[in-house]
Amino acid sequence: MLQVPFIRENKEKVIEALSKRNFAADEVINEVLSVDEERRAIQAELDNTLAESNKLSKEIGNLFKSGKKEEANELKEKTGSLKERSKELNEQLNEKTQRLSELLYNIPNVPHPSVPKGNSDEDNEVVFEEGTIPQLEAESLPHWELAKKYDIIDFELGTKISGAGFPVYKGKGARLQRALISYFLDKNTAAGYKEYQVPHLVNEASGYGTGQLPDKEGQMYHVTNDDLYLIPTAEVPVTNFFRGEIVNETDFPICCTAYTPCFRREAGSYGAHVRGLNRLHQFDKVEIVRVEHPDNSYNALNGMVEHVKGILRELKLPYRILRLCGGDLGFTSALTFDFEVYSTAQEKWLEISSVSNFETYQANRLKLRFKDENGKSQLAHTLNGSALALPRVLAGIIENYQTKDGIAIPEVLIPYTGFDIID
RNA sequence: GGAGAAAUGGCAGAGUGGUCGAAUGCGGCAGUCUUGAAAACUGUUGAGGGUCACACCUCCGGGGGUUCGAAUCCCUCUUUCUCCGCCA
Repeated sequence: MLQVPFIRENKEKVIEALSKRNFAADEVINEVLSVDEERRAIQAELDNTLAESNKLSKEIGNLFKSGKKEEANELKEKTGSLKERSKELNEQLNEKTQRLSELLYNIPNVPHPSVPKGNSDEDNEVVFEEGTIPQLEAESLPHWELAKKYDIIDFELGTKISGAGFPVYKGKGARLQRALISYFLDKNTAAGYKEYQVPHLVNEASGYGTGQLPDKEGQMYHVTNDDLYLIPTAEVPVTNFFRGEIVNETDFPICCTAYTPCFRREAGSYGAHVRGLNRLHQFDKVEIVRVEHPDNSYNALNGMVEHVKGILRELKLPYRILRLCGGDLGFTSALTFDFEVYSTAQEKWLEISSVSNFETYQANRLKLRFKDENGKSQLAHTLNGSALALPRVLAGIIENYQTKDGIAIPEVLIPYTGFDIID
């Protein structure tokens, strides 16, 4: 979340910047500032009240010690009203504090100056495009048809045991998926990201830490018996490693990668555009997460973009990079680049990676800080990106690599699959 | 799942009602010594709020309570350890 002192000092700029998201911040920002002011006034009075009663308590202690019992008892009576007052003030303080965080939790991150205005994904800005779109033969099929033809993904079977959006990968399909996971992890670790295996269920505090809660409450599967959430991305457990931590400046850059399944309820998004692998309740993803010095975070963001580019180049998939507009930008992100692979058979672009800088937004919730050269602690920057999301990469590969003889395997993957064609 | 023990600063570990934000050791930082380093010695070293800066306030796993006063007593939750049971 945003920091109150920052809002106080940059009020107009913050409102202006948030308007890029079509977020009318005027009212809520004013309330934040007034509630915070009230909060501080109450805090000051409470502090004074407590200071006074601390003083009295000490005096009483001394009086008892020196045997002046009566004087002590006299003083005791004086503490009653102070106690009452501080209780009152404490309640008021809690109220204000709670209101303040409620307000702050519901204000999205301030977009980076380079974020274009816009309402929807149609206003995203294409900043890069690479790779050649293959000329497919006339009878080329979308991946869900190919999946059936070669018996590599079984959507019906998944529906039977779980429901729609839970595919079963079979045979060479399962093997290709596993190959991709290994390949991605290898690429990431080679680039300096440390590999982790993490829990797939997280507690509420973790959900708040990275901003899934309360904003996307309905998007996560909630295991109510144990009050745990299935992770919608490895970002949640990995970034929360650092919740409440004060890291050393010399630890930067902190680079993590993890493969996990991701669970998303995707409530309300049904229809033709969710066919096949395009939108699932459970999918696999290899994620990269970085914790950075604020001065280096945009540099790091570029590095992550380059890293993902390198992977797509090796896979020889046609792709483009979009700079997300304000209207499409994630709640917690300051700047996001989406990667899309072109699916020739579907004649559309499929989002396969999203690389974002959250600046201090997550760090503030997480209380993730570092000691700067003056020994002062300040908030770090967090970033993350997919490298990569499996199903759509898989879809892109099988659609773009299809031939009349079968589906070819990208060369870099053959060492991982052990076969070079699905037929 | 049952029984018991525990949770204190970066770590280890004292502290059972006031003078405790907390002994001591290790680690970290700065200095003395040294050609340099090590050792030794000296000093320093938690976080948050608040202030121009002080003052002051809060924090000893979380929450609540008793008390003029709580790291210390009570309740509760969580976590860890030991034993038993079950089990991939």
